[in-house]
Amino acid sequence: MDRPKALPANVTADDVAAAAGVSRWTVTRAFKKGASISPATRDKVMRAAQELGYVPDLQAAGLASARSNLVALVIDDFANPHKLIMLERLTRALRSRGWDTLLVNTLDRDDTAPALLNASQRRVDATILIGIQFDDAVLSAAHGARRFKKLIIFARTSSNPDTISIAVDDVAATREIARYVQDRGYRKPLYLAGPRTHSAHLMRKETFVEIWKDRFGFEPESLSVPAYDPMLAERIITRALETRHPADYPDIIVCENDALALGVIDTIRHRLKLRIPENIAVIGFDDVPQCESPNYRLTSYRQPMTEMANYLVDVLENDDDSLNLDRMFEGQLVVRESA
Amino acid sequence: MDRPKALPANVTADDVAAAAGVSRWTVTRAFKKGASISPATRDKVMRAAQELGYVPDLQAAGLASARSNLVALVIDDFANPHKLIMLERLTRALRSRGWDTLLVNTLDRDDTAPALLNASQRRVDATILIGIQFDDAVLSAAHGARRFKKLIIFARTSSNPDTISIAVDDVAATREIARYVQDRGYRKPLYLAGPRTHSAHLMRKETFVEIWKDRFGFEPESLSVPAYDPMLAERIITRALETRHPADYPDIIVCENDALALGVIDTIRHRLKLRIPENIAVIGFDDVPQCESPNYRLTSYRQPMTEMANYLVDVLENDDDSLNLDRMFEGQLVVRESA
DNA sequence: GCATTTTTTGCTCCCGCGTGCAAAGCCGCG
DNA sequence: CGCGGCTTTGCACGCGGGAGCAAAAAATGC
Repeated sequence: MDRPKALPANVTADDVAAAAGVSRWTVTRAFKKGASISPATRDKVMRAAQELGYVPDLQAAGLASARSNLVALVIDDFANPHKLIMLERLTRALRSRGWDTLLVNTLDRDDTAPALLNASQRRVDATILIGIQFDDAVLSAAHGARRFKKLIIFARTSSNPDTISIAVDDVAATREIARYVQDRGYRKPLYLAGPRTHSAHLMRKETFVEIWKDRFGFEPESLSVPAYDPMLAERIITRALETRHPADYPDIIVCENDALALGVIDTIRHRLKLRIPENIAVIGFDDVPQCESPNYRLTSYRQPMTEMANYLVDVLENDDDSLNLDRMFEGQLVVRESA
Repeated sequence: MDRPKALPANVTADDVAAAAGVSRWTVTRAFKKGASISPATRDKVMRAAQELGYVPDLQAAGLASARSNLVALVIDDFANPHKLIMLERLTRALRSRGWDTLLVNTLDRDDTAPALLNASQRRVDATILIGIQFDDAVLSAAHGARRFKKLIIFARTSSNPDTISIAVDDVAATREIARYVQDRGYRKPLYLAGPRTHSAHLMRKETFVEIWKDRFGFEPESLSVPAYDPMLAERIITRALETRHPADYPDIIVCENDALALGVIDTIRHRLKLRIPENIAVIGFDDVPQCESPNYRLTSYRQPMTEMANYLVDVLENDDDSLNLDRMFEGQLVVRESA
């Protein structure tokens, strides 16, 4: 099959209009569902468009109208395998409902604000911070940037009134985890948390500590890793436990997420030469695919990603500013052999 | 700190021009490096822009000019952890050099062509197929779509003359791997390949088989997994080996990539209850971060991702169509304990 | 000091399409 | 056949900015 004759250059709505014998605006209408146009003409137009290989130019459309059907996904941490899942679910939900995604990698710690500005230059309808480390300064910078219709914090709770937060209910989740830990008879938990540097970190650790204290009267031990990276978790846990007397080992390590938990499992098994869960049990959060592998069999808390992603698109399609669109989801604890 | 007074709505170049006392086009020039403008005026303009919070609208710029500085990244397989690395390196290289990235998830097997069309609607300057399964029909569909300046196949070789392929030299890499396997004394390799359905699959397996045959006079055993997914690799390997007599085990399993290799390691250890590398060794490809973990210690072939990503941006910035921009990179075998 | 270059600035036209409204077409009914 | 009411189609204007050339300003030479 040979190449379509030369380049048909750019076929525009005008060309289609000429071919179909209608005006350019009728062509526009044919492509816009819900527009006032007779079935007969729409048909005629579509046929002509097909013939010429015409598709509307979304850049131009975005420029002309108030919506671009484009969102920015701002992401800052590629060491966490859960990010891949989030990206998959989000891009799937978005694209299947007509939205395009701009992927913005914040290059380093101080790049969040420039990244947001960058996104705004593309007239995005919304900016989604996906599990990102941000602080209020960043948020307000974001809000200052022009054309920020919506700022959505995905998979992380935020109480900032200018943002929409779509996340799992961390308190409920942590409560469920704590109950499970207690019910299974663990009494010396170690909580391994992620970075605590920003104001917007997850509150899972704090919640866990509090629950435990309420119930048993003492604060469980806890550690924090400067990034959600299995390698770092390894280092921190090794350092904390290698010189410790076995009697002082925790009986379970509760991790803020799976990225940490996977590193912890490797450490327990290969550095400390201990067994899971017999010597030390491990519990994670996110239920990444690796949890299922025969190597990890990690007990973890699953977030309803698909549901959350779909709700996010609902939010995008909502135009009523007066509504509070924040929403918390319930996930479920998936029990496997690690705890 | 209070909100910037109301919304400054959209600050346009006209506003800045008025504020700076110059014409709109001078404002444009101030923002375009290499433009003919006196330092003094540029300064004046930039100050005014700063004041008003002006940033050029890239959509509008893209519409007006021939370039959009936007590329589409088309991706179809989120089960492979290497994808996350690629996304990171690519978005980093792109953004730091002024390019924005549209992330397009091909929703299913038949969605590649629609996905490409979708991308073309945003006037992208190039479309990058990142490790994707495609066939020539898809490529020609892509080429038929309007406004396809460049079609780049990243991390996969293609001989299609309409595309630019940026990848590691699979033949050289496979040769190096084969030599290593031979030198370490392995004599019963099993090659575990990925999907063979499309015309554009990796030729690593074929190369390996051929080399081995040349050298030893027999074709090594090989299997193929329908997708680069550790879980599937597990299933296939389990099925192939669980009923086999230990004497008939391969002494090494060479995998087309790490996604498969990780699954293979888990299988050997947890399903077959064997040791790595004593009973069966494993070798992968890509050198994903997990290779480094004490659990896997996977010997793997590292692709120079950063270099490749940077070269990709070079390609984007090149305007000379007459050049053949295909390029193959050399990686290196990273030896660890798995083989 | 004046003519000639060279640099800087302004401007016309256009990119491809959407909004909102006015004009045209269609229908039924008296 | 004519009229009101509804549906369908056409159009002026604008979205924000770029290319390329013409006009203005500054620099240079003698």
